Amino acid sequence: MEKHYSIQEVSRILGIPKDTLRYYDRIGIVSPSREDNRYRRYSKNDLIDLMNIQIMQYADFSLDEIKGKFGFHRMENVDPAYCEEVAAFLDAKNAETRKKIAHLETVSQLLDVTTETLRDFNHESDQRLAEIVHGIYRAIRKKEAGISEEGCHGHQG
Amino acid sequence: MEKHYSIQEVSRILGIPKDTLRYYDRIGIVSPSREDNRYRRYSKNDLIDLMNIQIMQYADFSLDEIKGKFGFHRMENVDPAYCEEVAAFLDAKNAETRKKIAHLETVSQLLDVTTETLRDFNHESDQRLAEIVHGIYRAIRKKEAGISEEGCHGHQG
DNA sequence: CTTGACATTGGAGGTTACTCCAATGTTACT
DNA sequence: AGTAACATTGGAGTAACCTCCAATGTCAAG
Repeated sequence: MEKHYSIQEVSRILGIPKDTLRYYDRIGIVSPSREDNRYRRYSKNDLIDLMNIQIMQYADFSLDEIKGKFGFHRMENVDPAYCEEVAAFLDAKNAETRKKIAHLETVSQLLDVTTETLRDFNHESDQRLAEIVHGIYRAIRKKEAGISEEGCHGHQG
Repeated sequence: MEKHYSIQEVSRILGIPKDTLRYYDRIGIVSPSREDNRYRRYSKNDLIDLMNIQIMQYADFSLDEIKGKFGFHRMENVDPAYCEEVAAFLDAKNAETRKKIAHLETVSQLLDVTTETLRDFNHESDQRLAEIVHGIYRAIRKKEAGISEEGCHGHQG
């Protein structure tokens, strides 16, 4: 017979708070079977689900996405069509991820140039800063009206 | 005399919903002066503040951080000590940003290798996937107990 | 003078993923 | 039987950033 785990054991093993495990049960993400006294009884597969959930959260999947898309540990799902469906989903997520990376790289550049400009003002870094800021405005909104950029990065006047 | 803008104008010019502008006023982020009828009356400096806020939000600053740290367009603040304080703050933000980038790069790699494994199963990609997943578990928690990794990425017996 | 488009306010609701609480039940130990 | 340490539930609260609403006020045009 397979070993089963109490909520406390699972919490300790995986480092997930008990309240969070109960919450996952409530919203139907991982709903373990129950003992006669209604205590939760986590199977090994439940633990595997929870570990996969940790990985997926690390990868910025929402609980809704996780709830909808996965049942990895179950062998029935090694059907090629299903695999391809999941793969396509992951591809989309990856495209999103790369966009975020590109965004953060712009941010990092912005912060770099801003600190440089703050520490040692010179026309060259000011120039670069203005360009980055301009690019960001373009990114923020396609349609842009009036108002000059004068002073937007802090040192007109 | 300087031009002033109604809430509607500001909303159109900057693409910020009117409710959001009122919200910013409420929480003290940008509180324009008022006309006799209590209508908000945005100055050019208010607009510059709002533009800076857009940039800072793009750079993942919270409204609290924004509220606490900035007053860029005001010339009084071009005091070197203040500049250095802000620069240090931005440095910290940048370190955080680079961490996020590193995180997302791991995620992207994970997604790449997972889709590869899903589409064309082979020992080599499976191996790499296992390593990445393992690394993520290490990142998720320093202390780890029991439970083998068997099947964690979806294709044990 | 009415209509429409604008403005004001306080307060409620939405999202996501928890996190905490109180009231209560169960199990094990002494 | 009493106590500790576990479990259960429903429901409320949190954080961040809006977003929407109803009741009401203001203003310009026809």
